[in-house]
Amino acid sequence: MQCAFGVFCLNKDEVKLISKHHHLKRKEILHSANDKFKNLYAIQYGALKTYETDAAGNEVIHGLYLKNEVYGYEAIHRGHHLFSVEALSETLVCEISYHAFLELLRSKPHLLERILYLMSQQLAFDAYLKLSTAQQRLGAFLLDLSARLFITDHKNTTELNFLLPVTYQDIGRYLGLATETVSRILSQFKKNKIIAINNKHIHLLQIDKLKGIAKGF
Amino acid sequence: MQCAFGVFCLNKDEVKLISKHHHLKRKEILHSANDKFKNLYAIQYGALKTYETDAAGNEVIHGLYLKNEVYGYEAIHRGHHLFSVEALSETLVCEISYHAFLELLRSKPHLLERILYLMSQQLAFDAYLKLSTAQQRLGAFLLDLSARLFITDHKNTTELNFLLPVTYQDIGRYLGLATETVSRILSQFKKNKIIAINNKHIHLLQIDKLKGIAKGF
DNA sequence: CGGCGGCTTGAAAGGCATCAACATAAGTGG
DNA sequence: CCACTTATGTTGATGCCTTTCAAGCCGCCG
Repeated sequence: MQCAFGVFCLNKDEVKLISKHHHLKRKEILHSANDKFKNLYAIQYGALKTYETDAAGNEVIHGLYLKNEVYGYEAIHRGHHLFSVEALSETLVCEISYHAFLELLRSKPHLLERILYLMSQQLAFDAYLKLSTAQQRLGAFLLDLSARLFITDHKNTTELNFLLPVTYQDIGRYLGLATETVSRILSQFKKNKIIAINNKHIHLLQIDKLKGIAKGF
Repeated sequence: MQCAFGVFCLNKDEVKLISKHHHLKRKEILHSANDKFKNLYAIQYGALKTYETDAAGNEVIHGLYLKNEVYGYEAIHRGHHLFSVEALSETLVCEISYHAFLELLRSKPHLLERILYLMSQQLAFDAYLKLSTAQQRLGAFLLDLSARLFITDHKNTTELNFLLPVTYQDIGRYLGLATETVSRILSQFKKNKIIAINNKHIHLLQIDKLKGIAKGF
């Protein structure tokens, strides 16, 4: 069985890593904030969001995890999870005991580099959240999605065509924008023929222009 | 010699890890963006910032690294550094070859958990950058600094008293605020007796109120 | 002591949030 | 499978927070 760890699961005797599978429906919760950290989760298909609710009762999304990505590393140092995690669509995740994960890593040192690679990747992921304008962040967000979906899912996706795995509301909650702003700016991109949208289907028509927008031109 | 890796450097035969020391003066550069990734860096004293310059020529700070922290993980997956790195004050860093680092980790599996712990910590660090208002981000920033400096440096620091390692300009560039906004809000905190400032010396007078502000009350 | 970088304070402009009302899509139950 | 209900997306008007521009002050280093 293939999974987000790649090398991990291709090897027969390593499949025992996976202690359990979770089938989640949209809006179903994988675990809550403050739950004890015991497992990592590899997403087979679907997507997850981590979120918390602030003092005003507003949801703030801290991370998005897509097909073939791994969620859970950020809880290692606390021993418990910081956020709640919810499925954004029909989602299948493999549960991997952190304990078994450590064991395996010790017994197969060649996997170490792979794991450091994956964690390093996550450290750099949301760099674009620092961009200042709504246009920049949304542009960078689309490019990020496109790349992440393309890397791991060549079947239904190209670098230019993909299905939005999140609602505008969630995009807003992730990027720190109002839903209305997301809608307005996406409409504007559409009007300028930079992207095409119908329903959740996104087509990046002028990827260079989009990159320019993300960079602040 | 003690360093950010803790367990690493306390053990004599592991000191060979450190290939070199760098003495940096304020504004001196450790390496530039796109330089090849070869080493991790443990900060003995001082502080570093990672930054890039956007299309408009404005500097954007992506990370702040303080005394006893380790910088470099985020470049592992690319093979080259994403950002330039500059010293914020007189700074001493230990250079650790990533190659030697991997070797050591393989030969001393008990260090694995420690490293995963440290990397996990960094994944959670800048969660507060998502906060929406300037007050919230600045409040959270002060609390974060206070905690990070306190953990690793009980000598000149308490949880409530510390020296600002950065200029207001850099705070702004890190939090995504104009320098003037940083100044204004800090003045406001001061007027409300939530903090005291003289020069770079910060005193958190009402840490609970500050936590409240960070949470959005 | 002079000069420069860093900080402060005011006034004006702009981007985004908020509120509101509506349109459309999706999901549910009969 | 249709009718209803709820969730999601659209569009406009208003206000606020933060940026920007400008000018002056302060503290530090040579």
